[in-house]
Formats: sequence, structure tokens, C-alpha cells
Amino acid sequence: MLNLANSEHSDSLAPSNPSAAPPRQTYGVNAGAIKIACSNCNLRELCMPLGLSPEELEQIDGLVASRRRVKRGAQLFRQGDAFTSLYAIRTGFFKTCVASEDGREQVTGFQMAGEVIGLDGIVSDSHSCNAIALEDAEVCVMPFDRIEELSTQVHALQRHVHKIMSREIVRENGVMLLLGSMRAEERLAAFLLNLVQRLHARGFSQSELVLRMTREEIGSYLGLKLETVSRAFSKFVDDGIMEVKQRHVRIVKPDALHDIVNPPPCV
Amino acid sequence: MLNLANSEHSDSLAPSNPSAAPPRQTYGVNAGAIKIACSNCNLRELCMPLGLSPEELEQIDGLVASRRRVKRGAQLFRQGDAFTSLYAIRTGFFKTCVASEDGREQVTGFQMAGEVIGLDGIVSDSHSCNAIALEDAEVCVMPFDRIEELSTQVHALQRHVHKIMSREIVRENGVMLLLGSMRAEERLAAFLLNLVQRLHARGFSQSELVLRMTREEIGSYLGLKLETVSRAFSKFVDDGIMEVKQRHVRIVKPDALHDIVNPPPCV
DNA sequence: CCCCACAATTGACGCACATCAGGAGTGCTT
DNA sequence: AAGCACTCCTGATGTGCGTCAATTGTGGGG
Repeated sequence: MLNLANSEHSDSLAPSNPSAAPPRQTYGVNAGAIKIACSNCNLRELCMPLGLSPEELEQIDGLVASRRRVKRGAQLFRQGDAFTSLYAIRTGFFKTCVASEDGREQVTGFQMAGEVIGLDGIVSDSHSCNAIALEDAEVCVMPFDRIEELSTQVHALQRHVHKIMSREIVRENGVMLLLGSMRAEERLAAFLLNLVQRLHARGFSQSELVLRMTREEIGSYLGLKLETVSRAFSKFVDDGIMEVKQRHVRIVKPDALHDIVNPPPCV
Repeated sequence: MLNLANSEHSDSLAPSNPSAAPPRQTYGVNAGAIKIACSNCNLRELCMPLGLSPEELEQIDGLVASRRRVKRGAQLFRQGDAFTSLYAIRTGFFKTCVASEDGREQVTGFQMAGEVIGLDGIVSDSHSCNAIALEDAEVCVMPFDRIEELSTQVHALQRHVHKIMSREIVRENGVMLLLGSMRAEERLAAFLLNLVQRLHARGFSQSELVLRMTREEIGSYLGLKLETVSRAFSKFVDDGIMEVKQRHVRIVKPDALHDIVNPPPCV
């Protein structure tokens, strides 16, 4: 299986446990008033290591310095910004993208609740990509020097940071395979399967999803033009593989979708 | 500047210091007889953190459990192998590649002396890609549990591991930009510039290089077919940008090559 | 030294996707 | 409710690169 996921092969991933499902949209709740503590966060199993002792859990609670709200369309950080923290997504949906000097842009990933962004900034102490909220979002700000300090004491945290970074490397390897060798419909199929898989791990449906990004952003991620993405969607609908109404997608034949990504051995 | 390098923006990179240049080819030397110690390795500045105290240096020396020779064409590790160690390349040249179930292959990177490979294995305790030597090579085997243990004591090492992983993430972002939005000649130009830059950081020429990989492998990395790579080379030769004789490349107009990657603003 | 497998080049042709263009649907604003 | 900006869809046309094929160049082994 092509690995595009942030969440695949991860031992820290909650096994589609309903209790791990995040609140879908709790904008009404005044999060500022709630105690900032990973120990009673229902996303903990996604973004933090498992199996911590009570005292370790207490230490981990000190990681999140603050929370930050990011409005739809706003940037969490941008290329060139000083790197200080990693961000764990509590609610909302992000895209990360890089731009070349002559203005070309490439979406490098889409991130959802429980995933960590900002890893690109570590190497040069400044971010090399932009992170933009695709819907109103809230993130946990985790200063990186705190992470490094605590890592020396809590072995599971050190492990976890390494795994998160390795997972991102493996994910990008998968995207390279996709961009380098797949055709348009294969790319879109792989993309959609990856999305539902990650959403399913968060307690959402295996067959239905709402895209948070435009056709153009999907195209940028997949190395295609928006028209090509649109046509591929139409093709899938014609073939009865899925129903599409704007950004609402309902996968009718998941097997067919799998077969498109990995063609069965010539039958 | 497009970032394809493992070595860019790295504070651990020796600034084209002649003393940092590795021995070009020392196959005659019996490396087994030489004491395995980073402290007197001339590649240390590339693959290990700088500014260590004498006692820290001594600790670091314990990282390399052994050395391993890998013949041209042989695999250092393969997809599915249990992950135990990271490998620092002492001599030689590697490619890493992933394969999908239906046999499609994608080269995900080329690695040279002083670079570290194996990071893909951390997340799932097994490797997700193959590492193949493109010429006879020797690597330092660094068991990952030792790295993690020592990281808790030597802060600079922890930092360094994080930076190496972040650097790989940023590099892959650059490759995604390349694969997603550049045309054939732009891709090849970016690739060649990246190669000479990394070689130059190791004391080699800025304008001349010997490719260690085939046109097909370059094509796989760049998302192109070998014929397209060949044609792009021919075009560069016709335009007087470089001289090419098989795998020997001599860049005559580096500026022209830069302009191909980042077209000057429409003149 | 010749032979053979492999790597690289070059040309002809075809296709998948980009580009260009028109129009319809959707949601936010006033 | 009307207007507008934005997103999305779909057709026509163009083109960059893939595919197929033939040839030459190169290096290792007997």
C-alpha cells in the first residue's frame, strides 16, 4: 500500500477508537478557559506517545506553552519565519506549501487534527514552508527547546519525536513515488484513499468525506492542474466509483479505487 | 534557491574546508585495521555535530559499532528489513528507492560520503526503502538505540539527529516542488546544480563531476524517462552550457544553468 | 583481442495532460 | 434578494514527454 499518510504504520495511532474521535466542531467552547493539559486531551493518543507513567504524563503537560487560534486562510507560520515551536493541531485543517523564487507553488501536505507541523524549521532555525489554515483551527504550541529538554528525561517522548519525523520522511517518499510514476487518476485515487484512512482513524466515516481544500490545491499537491483533477473526479463518478457534490465525496466502490492505485496483476 | 540538498543550510557543514575533503579513493587502505573513531575521522564535520568537548567526543566514538563494506550493486538494507541502525557513509555513493506493489520504482535520493541513511526505518522499526551502493562503499554502522541513549546525555548529538531528519524533510519538500511543477530541463538543471554543490562542499570541483548513476536512475529520481534525460543533456550540450562525455560532466556556464531552474524575471 | 551485455543517443510517433475558453453553480456581502 | 467573487465543470486544441525502435558507444570477461 502506498504510504502517503502521516498516520500509517504508527504505533502511536489510536485504533479507530470512538473515544479518540475529536469533537467535530466546538468553536462555541471557550477553549481559553480550559486547562491546557495533554493528560486530559482526547487527541493525546494521536500526537503524544502512549504508555506514559503518571509522573511522565505530568511532565508532558508542561510541553504546551499555549494554544493558538488560526482563522481560515491565515498563516500559522511562513517561509523564513524564525523557528521556535512545533504545533500539534487540535482542530481544523492545514496545508503546507513551498514556493520557488519565480512564484511556482507546491502544496507539500495536508494536515489534520492530531498531526504535528513545523518540523521543516528545525534544520535551519527558520521555516522553509508556509502553513495555512484551510478552516478555522486551533493548535497547541510546543516550544522546541522544551521538547528537546524533556526528551532527555522522558525516553518515550524522544522516541516519539523521532518517529514523527521519520513518518514524515516516509510519507514524502510515498508522495515522490506518486509524483514520479503515477498517472492522474491513480494520483487522485491514492490521495482520496489516504484521506479517508486518516479520517477513519479519527473516528470518521470510511466512505464519506468533506474536502477542505479546492481542486487547485489538490492539483498542486498531486502535480496536476485543477482541470485535470476535476476531470478525474468526473471520471470516477461516471464509473460509479463515487458520488461527488462539490466538496462532499462519498466512496461507493472502495475496492475499485484500490485497484486504480495498484492495478491487479493483469488478471 | 531550490533545496534538494542533504547538506544545504546545515550548520554542520564544513565550509569548503580543504582539510574536510575526504580521501578520494582509498580502497587500498586496510580500513579494518584503523581504529574506529569519529574523533579522528575527516568526515566528522559532515556527519557529526561540531563544537563537542573532548569528553563528549570520546562518548561519540562509541556510536559506531562497526564498519561495513558494500559492493557496487549490493544492498545496504532493503524494504522490510528490520531497522536497527543508521548508517553514515564513509566512502562511496548510494541510491535509495521505494517500490510500489505493482513494481513501479522511484529513486528517492542519492547519498554521498558524510551523509546519513536509514532514517526511514525509525517510524515502523523496519525499512521502507532500499539502499543500494552505486559504487563500492563503506559505511559506519550506528545502532539507533545507542544514538537515542547517548542523545539524552550529549545535547549536541540530540540536536544533530533532529537537524539531520529535518534536513531530509526539507530536501524532500524541494523534490516535491521539482516533481510537481518543473519541466524536464529544469529538473535536470536543478539536479546537477545540487550535485555539484554537495560535491563542492566535500572539496571537489564546482564545475566538473562524474555521475555515479545511470540515465535511468536520474530519470527515476526526476520523474522522467531515460530518453528524456538523455535529450535534456544533449540540449544542454548544444546550448554550450556543459560538456558531457558519458558520465563525465563539465559545467561551462553555471549561470545559464541557474537561469534554467529559476528563470530571470522575464527580462 | 574479440565478444557481449549494458548504457546512451537519436528519430518518429502517439498520448496524457496542460492550456485556453466559456458557462454554471455556490456562498458571502450589502 | 441581488450582486459579486470564487469554485467548479466541460469542451477544443496544443504540446511536452512517453513509447517504440534502431544504432552506436563503452567496459568487463573469456
